[in-house]
Amino acid sequence: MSAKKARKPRTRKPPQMDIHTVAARAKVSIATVSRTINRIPTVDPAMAKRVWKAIGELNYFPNTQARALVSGKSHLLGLIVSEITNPFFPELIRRFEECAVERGYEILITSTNYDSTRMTSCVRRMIERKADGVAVMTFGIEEPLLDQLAKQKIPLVYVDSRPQQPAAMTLNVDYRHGIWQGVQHLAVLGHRKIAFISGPLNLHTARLRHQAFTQSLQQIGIPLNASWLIEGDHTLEGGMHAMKHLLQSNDKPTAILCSNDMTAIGVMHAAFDAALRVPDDFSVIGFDDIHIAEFIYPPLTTIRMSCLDLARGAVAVLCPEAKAQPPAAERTNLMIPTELIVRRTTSIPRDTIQTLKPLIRTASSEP
Amino acid sequence: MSAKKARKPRTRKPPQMDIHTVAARAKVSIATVSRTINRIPTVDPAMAKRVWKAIGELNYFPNTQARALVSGKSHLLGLIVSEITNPFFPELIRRFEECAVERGYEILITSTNYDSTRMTSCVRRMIERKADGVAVMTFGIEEPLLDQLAKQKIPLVYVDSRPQQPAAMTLNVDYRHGIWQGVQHLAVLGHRKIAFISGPLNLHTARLRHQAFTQSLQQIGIPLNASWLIEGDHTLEGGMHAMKHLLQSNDKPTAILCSNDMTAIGVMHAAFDAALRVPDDFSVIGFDDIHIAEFIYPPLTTIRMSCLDLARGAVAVLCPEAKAQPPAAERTNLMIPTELIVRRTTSIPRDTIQTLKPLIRTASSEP
DNA sequence: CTGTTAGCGCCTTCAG
DNA sequence: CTGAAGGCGCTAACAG
Repeated sequence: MSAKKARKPRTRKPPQMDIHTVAARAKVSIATVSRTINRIPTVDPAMAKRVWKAIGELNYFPNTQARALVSGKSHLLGLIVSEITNPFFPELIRRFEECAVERGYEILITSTNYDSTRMTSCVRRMIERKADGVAVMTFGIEEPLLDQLAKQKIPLVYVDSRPQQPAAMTLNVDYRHGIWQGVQHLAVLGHRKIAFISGPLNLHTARLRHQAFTQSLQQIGIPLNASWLIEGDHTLEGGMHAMKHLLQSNDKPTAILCSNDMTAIGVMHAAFDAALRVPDDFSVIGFDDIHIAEFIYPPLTTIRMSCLDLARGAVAVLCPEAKAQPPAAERTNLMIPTELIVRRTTSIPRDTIQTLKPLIRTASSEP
Repeated sequence: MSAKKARKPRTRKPPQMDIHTVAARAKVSIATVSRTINRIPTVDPAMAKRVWKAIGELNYFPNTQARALVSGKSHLLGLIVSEITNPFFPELIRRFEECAVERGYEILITSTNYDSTRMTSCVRRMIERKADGVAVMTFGIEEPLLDQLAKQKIPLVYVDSRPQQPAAMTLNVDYRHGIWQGVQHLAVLGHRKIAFISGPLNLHTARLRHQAFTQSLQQIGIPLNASWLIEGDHTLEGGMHAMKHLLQSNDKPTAILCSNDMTAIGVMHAAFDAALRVPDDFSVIGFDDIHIAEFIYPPLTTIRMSCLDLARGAVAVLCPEAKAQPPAAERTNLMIPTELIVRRTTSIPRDTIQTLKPLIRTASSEP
């Protein structure tokens, strides 16, 4: 072999930019370049400096694919969401990305769009790209797919634990508390006729919210009217549709609790379409507290779920390097708090005003 | 070498799931497995069937990293956006992903958040992951970074061509037409005092919209009042702030054209805060036509920009396999159409009404 | 039409 | 503390 090249390029390739080029320019071996890049402390500072110089001059970027291949770690975190156009998810994604990038991870986003074929594809793509961990933030996914993921020994996090789940972390949202607060708030205002628009009930998460609602009613002692329990689909259009349905009824509710903000916005839109006013004619409460909720008209009363907590929790669980986690073992389940944010879509029901007005019973129940 | 294993695993590794395992189980060579997976037609159907069977039984998924490494194609398309929480971007991302997945590509999303450090990181990450192409859909990015990308010979697409650009495709949005339509619409209604809230003027795209506005005024023959040209930042909060500023002025406009929908929503919110009504007191027009624009109250008149066109254009340009493209050479520039969508935030200006009813000159303008 | 083999760019023992 | 060399899992020549 001649002096400088042990490698024997069979064909093609113009002078590739790789670790060898850098090594040659810095007059060190590729191993040293590798060590320098990986900040291994046992590298002679002088050499390191030469290497960094060469890297800068050559405009070299390490090839992540190759690193992943040899190290077995892709430094990719998967995130499967339901649909990216529901504003809650971008906010979640943003947080998730922040947390991930902070730890040197890239994120791979896929959305199921509630479509079975797409779900399969989402999972397959995660596996093929060898994600180091996957967060399933979709509000509903087919169970067998999760097994696929588990079978690949890819760390997983879910939102809301499901009946029989393989060994995977789960983040539990405290629906109970949030929805209870919402119902309580309405009850204090005087509402007794409260409707609930759920998500698709074949989704576990939607069922949890639904349960939380019925339980809250019971606890507070408000009778449940089955015809005020409407199944929505977490979309704005679904909310509109549900509201229209509600408006056709003879016995109308005075308040509507929605299982997410988009639904609530749809409800309000339908109300306006029918020349009704919120909150004068109907009180409305959402869920999620998406950014825009505060700025629509009227500003939406809603139950906030911290997507920063969600994101942080998920990433923490997924990244092995999560340092400073002494009590890691028992942290397999995390509770995400919720909180009622009172704005302008809730007020005393119209009936109550009429009833109470003679007594001048002021509405002192403003939180 | 002994009968079955030419490979000599130096150490570790429990029986990995790789192409060799599949080959062994299907009793063929790894080359055949590879060819089968890649659907190369010259494989004996019987063998192919055995291979697929083995793949299914073993739950095998090809390792994308390895394929990328050897083939030189990562099948990753980068998408750099400004901020994922502006609803326009999720809609764009969704389309982009659809188009990309359709062609067998994954997408890598990064957002700059208008932050210089993050921009650098976004570009670096694209290069390190060896994206096969990058779409820069950020409304503003530092030029040197684009050179970085170009230097790596990564195909690029931008939105709106910039002054001196390296060889890269650009998608041009037809701001002229859309904004002209908006101004024209207002003029026809009788508005002569039209304000414009731009994006950050250090961004090229923002400047284009700004220009389109001033030119439209000129064409239509409406005088320009510099104090009605406000610099916003494409956010809801920015819109609120700009509107508050406008409301303090003695000489108030009667209509406000915003350079995106989020700004318009902020403007409306500020108006409501000041007990003003849209469109009675002010007409408002947005830009983008995000999904929610139709459902807020009142529904927003806006200028639609097709993000499907944007996405499709970008992906088409970035994916080599884009078949059926005879006239590819001259398609280096694509015009994205815009369209005025009239809803409920625009009407006849109040002054006009007053003019028509001289006797009922109400003093209802107290912010 | 199938199998063998040489790398893709990098990390990582293992000798010096 | 540095350099040489063997793969990581896969594709793409090249032989058979």
